[in-house]
Amino acid sequence: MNIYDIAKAANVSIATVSRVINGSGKVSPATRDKILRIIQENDYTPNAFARGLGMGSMRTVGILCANTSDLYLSEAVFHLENNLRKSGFNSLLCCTGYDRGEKENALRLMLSKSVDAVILVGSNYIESEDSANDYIRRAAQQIPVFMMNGAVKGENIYCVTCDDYTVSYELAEMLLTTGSKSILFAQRNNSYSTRRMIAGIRDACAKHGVTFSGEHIANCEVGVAGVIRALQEASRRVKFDTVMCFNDLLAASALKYAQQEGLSVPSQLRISGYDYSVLSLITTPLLTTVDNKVELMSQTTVNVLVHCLAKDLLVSQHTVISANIVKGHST
Amino acid sequence: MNIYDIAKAANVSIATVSRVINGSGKVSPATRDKILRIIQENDYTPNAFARGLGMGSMRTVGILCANTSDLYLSEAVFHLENNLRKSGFNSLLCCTGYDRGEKENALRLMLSKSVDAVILVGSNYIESEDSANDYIRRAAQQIPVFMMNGAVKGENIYCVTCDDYTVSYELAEMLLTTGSKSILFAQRNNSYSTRRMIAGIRDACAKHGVTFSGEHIANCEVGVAGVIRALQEASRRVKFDTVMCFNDLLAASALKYAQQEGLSVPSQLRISGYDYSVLSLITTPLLTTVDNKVELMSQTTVNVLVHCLAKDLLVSQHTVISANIVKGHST
DNA sequence: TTGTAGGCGTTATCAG
DNA sequence: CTGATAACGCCTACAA
Repeated sequence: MNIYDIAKAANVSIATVSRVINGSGKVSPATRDKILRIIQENDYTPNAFARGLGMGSMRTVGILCANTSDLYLSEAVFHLENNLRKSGFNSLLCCTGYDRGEKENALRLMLSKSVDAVILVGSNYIESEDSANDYIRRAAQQIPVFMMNGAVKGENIYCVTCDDYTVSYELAEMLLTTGSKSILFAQRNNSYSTRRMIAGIRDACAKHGVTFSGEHIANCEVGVAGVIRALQEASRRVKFDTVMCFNDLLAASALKYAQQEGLSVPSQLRISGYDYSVLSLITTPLLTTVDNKVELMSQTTVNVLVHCLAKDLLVSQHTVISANIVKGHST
Repeated sequence: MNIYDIAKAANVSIATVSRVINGSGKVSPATRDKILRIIQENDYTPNAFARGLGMGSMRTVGILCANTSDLYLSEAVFHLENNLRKSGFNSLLCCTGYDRGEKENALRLMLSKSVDAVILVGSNYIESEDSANDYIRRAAQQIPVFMMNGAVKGENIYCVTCDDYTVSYELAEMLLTTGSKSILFAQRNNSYSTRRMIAGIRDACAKHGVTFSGEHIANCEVGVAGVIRALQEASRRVKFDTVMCFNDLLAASALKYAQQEGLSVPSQLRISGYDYSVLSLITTPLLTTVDNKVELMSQTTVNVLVHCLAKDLLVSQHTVISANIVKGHST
């Protein structure tokens, strides 16, 4: 069943049918109704590929994220997809993992699917040496690239980030002015956000005359055990009474560490998380965490994307959204 | 840059270029190399839409799930996407929410995108009155429909489910034979899995002469507070020393309830979860939960899909995977 | 081994 | 207001 069949049944040309389908051009009410009825009866749907071919777009955007089973990323994907769909875009998902090569492959794959744009979700798409981000710039030569929670400068690249620096600074300062003497930062792997957070903590510590060096950063492997191990190692290296974590999962794991070591939280060890995820609501004590506004960021990203694809000229290349500290009982 | 440009640059016809691209037919090594080189130089990629048009497929499958920010679903989506990609399929994601109408819309939308198949992830796509599932059967007239964690009988519908009944029976029995006198089941909303789990618990209770009626089912609203409220209400209605939960999030919330009511777990209240999610690893005490093999189920679903689309005749319409009890310290 | 030509289903541009 | 017709870019018989 194609447009020719409909046209034949309605005794009109395919052009008229096309006009009715797309609401473009003038069609007499009589023929319009007739065509609509016939379309209904045969429940005909225009062929998406043919449409894509003709118009050069299927209104699809590629969403790349490292891992949808990450709490933060999965929520981001949820909101992105919802907002995109509201704006008439489909979402082609690709979970790339954290490996550099895989990420590049995935991006290339997306491009070959002729998506209208890609969204890189999460701070893992950005390497610290800027030249390593050229693969993103190269992609941006073909289609607009949007980044959520990561920033790279370049033509046709649009970024929405959270002000990790400031909120981390504030959180560290809050901790330092309420009793913390030494802060350890627990991270999983180096990412754009991580670097911003560390910078915030470093500056807050500097201001308060507290040492914060590379020693004060714990690299945790996957799993609760990995976190515990990393903290144990760190404790042999430096003294700390506070652990600021890259996300709530690390913080929840840090609580386990405290428990295992017999340290009471927050009196002997203070712990903070990040992301304001469901985890922060079910631990005991409740986690002090940071609400980095996933939903708002997702929505903003889609807004920018929609405007950009509509050839609006007023689109900001970098939008920064500020985050809030959420006080729990772990600090 | 299209196939004509490449052909011209290589002094061959488009047919030859096409053959090289698809590795079909015989092409002399010399011309093949030349074409390959030119393709490289111009980094040309075949137009996906044109290809789709000609072949009637873009090798894309639609993944429908209620909400990717659900722990279980997000992990399922992750594994599904990965396995699909390995088999050369792209994933078009659609988070439908839990509303019936929205789910139907989303399914229709997917069909209109000419996906090769759809996967309905999670047990929320199935209504208890079977006729309400006709929308799935209707979709299956156009393309194969795969369900993960839900089952509906019908032509062209393939289901992979977890044996929720048996494992729930076993878990309930284990609890009843180790001290539990009365079980409460905490659920969020009625779904396929829920019904299977309840059946298992009901039968185990019956076997052990323990009452388990509608009274013993608590419907929890969203959020920790919602769970606590539901359990409080239930406690006014019936006596229970054990709460079996539909998933780990409910179980973690139930722990909060116990804490708030001053009930120690497991001595005064025993709590079990479901899904073996990261939550079960970070609560205190660790949750007793059920490993329902998300990864294996996802992989199996994709396997069935691939075989089915390859027109293999030996594909089971319903695959059941068994689950394991994971003992924690909450029971 | 290579080339020609028709078909896939739309949209859009012209005439009428 | 409506119709004919040319793109859109690729695949694949069928010919050579």
